[in-house]
Amino acid sequence: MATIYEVSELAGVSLATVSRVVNKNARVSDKTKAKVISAMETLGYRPNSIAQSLASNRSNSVGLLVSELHGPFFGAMMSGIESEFRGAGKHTIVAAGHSDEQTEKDSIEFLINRNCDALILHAEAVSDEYLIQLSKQKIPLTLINRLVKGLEDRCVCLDNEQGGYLATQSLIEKGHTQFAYIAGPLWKNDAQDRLNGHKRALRESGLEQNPALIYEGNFQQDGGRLGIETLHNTGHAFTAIVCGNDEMASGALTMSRELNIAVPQQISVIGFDNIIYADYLYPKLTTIDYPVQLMGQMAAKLVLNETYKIKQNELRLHFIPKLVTRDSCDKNLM
Amino acid sequence: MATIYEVSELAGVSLATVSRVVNKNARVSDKTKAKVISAMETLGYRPNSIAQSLASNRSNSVGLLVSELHGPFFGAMMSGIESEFRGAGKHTIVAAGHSDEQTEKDSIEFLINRNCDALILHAEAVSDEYLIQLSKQKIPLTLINRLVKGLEDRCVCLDNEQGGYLATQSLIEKGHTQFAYIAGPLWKNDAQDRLNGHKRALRESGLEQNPALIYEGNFQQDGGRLGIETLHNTGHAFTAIVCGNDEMASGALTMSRELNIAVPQQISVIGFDNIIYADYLYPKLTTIDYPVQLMGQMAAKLVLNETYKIKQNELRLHFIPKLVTRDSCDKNLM
DNA sequence: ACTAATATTGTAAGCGCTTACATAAATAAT
DNA sequence: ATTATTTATGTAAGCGCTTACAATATTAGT
Repeated sequence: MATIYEVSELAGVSLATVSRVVNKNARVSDKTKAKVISAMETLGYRPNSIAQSLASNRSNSVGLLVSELHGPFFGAMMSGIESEFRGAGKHTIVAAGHSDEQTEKDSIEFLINRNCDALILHAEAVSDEYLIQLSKQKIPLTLINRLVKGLEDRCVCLDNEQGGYLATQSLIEKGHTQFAYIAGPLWKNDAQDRLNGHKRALRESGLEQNPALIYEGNFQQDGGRLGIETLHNTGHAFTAIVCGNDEMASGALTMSRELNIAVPQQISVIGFDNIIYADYLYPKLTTIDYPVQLMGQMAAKLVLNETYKIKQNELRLHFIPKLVTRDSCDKNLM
Repeated sequence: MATIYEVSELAGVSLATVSRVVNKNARVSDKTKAKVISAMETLGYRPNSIAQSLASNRSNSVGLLVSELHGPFFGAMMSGIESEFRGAGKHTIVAAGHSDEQTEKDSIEFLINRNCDALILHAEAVSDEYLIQLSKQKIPLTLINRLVKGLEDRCVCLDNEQGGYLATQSLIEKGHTQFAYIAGPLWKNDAQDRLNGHKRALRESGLEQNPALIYEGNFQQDGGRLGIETLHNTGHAFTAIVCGNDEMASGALTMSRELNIAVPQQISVIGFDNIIYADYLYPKLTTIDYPVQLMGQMAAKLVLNETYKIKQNELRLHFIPKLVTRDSCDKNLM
């Protein structure tokens, strides 16, 4: 692989000049520029990005921490981020945190050691203090789906509380009064916020919240299955079930079928996230839209704008949850 | 951030010695080692991996090309790969190829320029010649889900033809004789292979293949929907439908329901891949297992073994498709 | 104790590039 | 034409690390 030195020799100019035409960051006369470009072409020259990074203290890569690499939610998020960065010639280095504090910290350190120019984090398990501490180091941070006090301008998020409220409210409007709730792990902010929104909706409508009808699941399909089973076995009546996310909702749908509970005729089920296959389920899942791909893009744009000084328009930090009506909630109970 | 130089000063040794204890690749007396380690700790020293890469001509990162970052198939694949590399302290740099020849080439070049030590490619659109050419350069290649002649020992793959055969055969055994097929894009090797397996199964059982009952879809849900609709409209009778992958199968399931075709009572549907949510669908999808996460892991192990000389046991290149029986195929038609 | 062999450490030359600064060439101002 | 500006190019010092090779210290052999 040809080096910048060989190019400079062939073109009959200095290293610095070649570097200038490569980086387009200083004036070079058209004549020399042409010579250099031609030399680069005949040698098939490609700058060594490691060397560039070392010399410029810029790695042109950004670290991305997600909880898991699989799953529809993170898939969409990564997709949004990677495409945005690719377009700008930046690299994405991913690491999984597995919702575990130590693993998240390890991953972050791993990314920092790799000299990432910026970090985009979907961090669930580390504390706010840790993140605030981290933000004081020189590496710029962007958080997704987490609002940390003091770091508000670095957080791309959706109002989960409002989403939870919206989901429940939409069912109240249809006449439901007896609710069950399958929550995500309540130590996770988003799971807690969604539940809080649910409770607020009930409160505002003067409905009673039965603590026995709250099940804490794991945000995965089997959590939904177990949830329905458990709630059903309590013997308490309910006509609507609000799920902390779509994956649990899909489990709820499956288990309802196994228990011969008709959805939406006997109970209505609503999810959260609007993951790609919400539409494949039977019945098609009514849910709250979480525009995670767009939010990933936005986080990437934020980084491009601030770290790489590539001006972006239409930056946005806050996203609004929206109801997506499909077939899993009955039309009118009254 | 402290440099190796500062560590060497504090420890009262040379740069080289510090480097030796960091890399554990040369003997250092216990006494000096202790001094160095203590100095590293008090300074909070972390080696700059960019500098390490430049000096050692090793980036400790491997490039991963996938078609998309989202979707259950690639999610599982990335998951397998990343976890394997993380455990070995290697970085994964991902790029999406979007099943487009030019994009795939761009992505590969992008990864090479980043000085990846090895490449793991799920390349669909580039030609065999291109890959063979690439394999002659110094960067080691591993291919997933593609068997290229001459590169057999670099290919981690599943016998798609056999899988297609197996799917169809399982239905023939149940007594089906009239088949429709919803294929993936036939320019893709795996889609073509699966279809070939299907045809072979028919041939071996002396069943006739009706070309009108082959629909070429896009490997996505709407492909399955359109497929069913189109096939249904041909007016030709069929009692079983074999799908090129699970996503299309899920679309087929949905559309069948909309057309009031009962699955599996009126037609049996079988998929391919056994993606995570095959089990969430209604009816639960019978399919062919594609152990893509394991295969990703295996590709990673191959790289660890050969590029990084970290010995691995249980290396395996070939994987066997297996039938996963659920509810979308009828038990016995006869 | 003295040499040979071996184990440990140090020296210094890069890896391929960027960039402050110095120099030279071209242009403008007088 | 002469000096002041501006523009284009070159020089060389790193960026933080690895690694031949050289030098020194230690141990073994006799």
